[in-house]
Amino acid sequence: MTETRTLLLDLGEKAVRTRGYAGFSYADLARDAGIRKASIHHHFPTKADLALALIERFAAMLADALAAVEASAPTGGRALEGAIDLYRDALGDGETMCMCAAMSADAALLEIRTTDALNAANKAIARWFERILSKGKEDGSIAGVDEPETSALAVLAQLQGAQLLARASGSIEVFDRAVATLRDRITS
Amino acid sequence: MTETRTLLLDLGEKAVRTRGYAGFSYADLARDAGIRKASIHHHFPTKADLALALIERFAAMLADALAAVEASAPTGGRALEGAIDLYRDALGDGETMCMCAAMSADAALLEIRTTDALNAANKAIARWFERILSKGKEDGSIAGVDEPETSALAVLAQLQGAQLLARASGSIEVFDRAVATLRDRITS
DNA sequence: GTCTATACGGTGATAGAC
DNA sequence: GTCTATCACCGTATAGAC
Repeated sequence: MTETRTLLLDLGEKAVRTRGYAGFSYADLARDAGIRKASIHHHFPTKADLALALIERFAAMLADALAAVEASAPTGGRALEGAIDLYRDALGDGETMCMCAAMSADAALLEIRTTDALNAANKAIARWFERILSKGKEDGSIAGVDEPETSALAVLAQLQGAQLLARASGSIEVFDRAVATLRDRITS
Repeated sequence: MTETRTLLLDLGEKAVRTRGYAGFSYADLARDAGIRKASIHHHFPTKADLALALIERFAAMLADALAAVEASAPTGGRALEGAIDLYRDALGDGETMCMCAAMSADAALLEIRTTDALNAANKAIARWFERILSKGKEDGSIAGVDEPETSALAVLAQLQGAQLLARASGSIEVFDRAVATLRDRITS
């Protein structure tokens, strides 16, 4: 993994998360990276290749981040709190969304291999929430969990939707208000 | 309001909701409408003008639809159920999202007047949910409502996020599973 | 209101020199 | 690995005839 490739992935990720897959071009990336358009094609032959690399790297990074949260959280409630903070941080200054939400919105423009990777990422995240909610139900640190599998999808939807609302208004306060009911269910 | 203008709004709405604001062009619209690109500019001088007209028309239509749901629902719970069904129908065959969610994702590409209209629409919808949840709390038809204002934003986030998840997977079943916790709170 | 024609820059992508 | 040069096409937008 060369240094330039990593830089392009970093810039590409920021671009997708702020402007969407259709909203940025290799020209934008080249300008930001300080190289020429043609050089990008050496690392990612097509824009579709870049999109796939972006979702795969993001899925791996998020899995690591969630695992770290889980490892350091004494209760299910603390783990859920950590995940909420992760989604909050992904908002930046209210100008970005998490990669999965951003790519879901542009799903119609992506190749099947890319939406497959996106769905695999969503499923892995949902499984993590299911595990955490299950733990929180058992240790009594999260209220209102009936079926952990169903609740997991509901929590994920609320977090991604809260990002959507926050981004429309450009204010992180909207995110906080939209997930307040989630935080209220954490008792310890 | 001419017939062609209405047709262009219909086609533009479908385009934004399936491919996003950046994902369609006047050429696509012209092909679908059976007229030339230049003719579209007569109705909507710029693409930004079209975007504004689309969000404004959608906001008005949704307000009407929600008002109709509210008028015919005997309880807060039935009104909430009607709203969930509205968001479910907006998914089509799993290829579209509601206009607000679609435009929120592309917020960075829109003019301020357009994001202002988008936020006004989101606020109006949130107020509707607040009123419905308040009613459901009073008549006992919706469980788990503490602060109606906070719950309203949470419900809206969950619905929009469920659309995002459903669209990524292209299956309406995902939407149903992501909003199941919401339906479970309706008791009558 | 719709058309043809066109302007002008941006788009992803490729070939081949260094 | 990066560059220059170039490609064919598409993007929004405009002018002016009908």
